[in-house]
Amino acid sequence: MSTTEWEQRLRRGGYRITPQRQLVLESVGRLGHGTPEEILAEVQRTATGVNLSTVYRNLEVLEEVGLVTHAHIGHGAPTYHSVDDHVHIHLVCDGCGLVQSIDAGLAEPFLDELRRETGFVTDVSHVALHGTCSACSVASS
Amino acid sequence: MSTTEWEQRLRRGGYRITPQRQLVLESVGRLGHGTPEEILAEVQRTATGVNLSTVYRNLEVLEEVGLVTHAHIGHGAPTYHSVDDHVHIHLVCDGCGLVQSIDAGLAEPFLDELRRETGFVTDVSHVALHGTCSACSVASS
DNA sequence: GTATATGCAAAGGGTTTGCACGGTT
DNA sequence: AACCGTGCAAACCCTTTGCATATAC
Repeated sequence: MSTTEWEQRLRRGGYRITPQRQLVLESVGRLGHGTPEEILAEVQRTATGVNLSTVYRNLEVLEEVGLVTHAHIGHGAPTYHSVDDHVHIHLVCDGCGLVQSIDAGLAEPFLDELRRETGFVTDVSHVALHGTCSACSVASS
Repeated sequence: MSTTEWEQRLRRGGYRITPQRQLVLESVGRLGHGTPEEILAEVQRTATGVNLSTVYRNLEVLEEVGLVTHAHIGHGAPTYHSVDDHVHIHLVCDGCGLVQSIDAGLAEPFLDELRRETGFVTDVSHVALHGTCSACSVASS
């Protein structure tokens, strides 16, 4: 993404360029992924005065113009990340809490069939799949 | 499920049989599915004095002994249902909010492969898949 | 009789909102 | 100058917890 593409995306959406907006976007990129609280902490390394509600509002705006996305991994706060990260599915073990990432391509045949049968286009990275990891499966058998 | 199997399940888990417990279980069965608030409302049709926290505590107990399960459908409260209902996957359209149910069998090949490759046993009904329904796909193209 | 379950009220995490002020355009 | 964005505080939804009382065993 070029240095000013993010600015253009915001302007095209009718939004203004503000230091907070830029800091939130940069923090997400630097962290790789993070909850709103974690992103705030990263932002505050540069600008202490920034408020949590500003982070929330800006994550929403940045998501609307396609600069970030979020995924629900555990039961708590969602995780935000830059759009240019590669797409993966999260697997959460309900036994031990382990979170694994797998390539989203593994789900393609299933999602293609789903689309053929129902017309539903799935964003498989948006929510984690829950279940039992191999270690916990062994332990409980 | 026989008339007293639920009692035995609770006792085997070291739990007591209380009117509240019974009412919560029956309400879930009668509703088919519902949030804790909705279940409370159903319970209160019979017993006004029952408290929300009691519903939460009992849903947890009933889930532990395998009498109910819950699924996360929207962004709000989870939905509880009896274990004897047939397993289905929920599809939530992020465009219009439509919720569809599909048979969980459709995901079997994918989940089998996932299990073979990673050892992860997925409870596919636990969280809804998000995406775009056919109507919204057409509308945005 | 004793441990568990309940009701109530308070606190908790995560998120949104109303409002006045300040900054971008 | 007009409007959008911000900080702050309060409110919000959903859920959990501490405590005294009541109840199943």
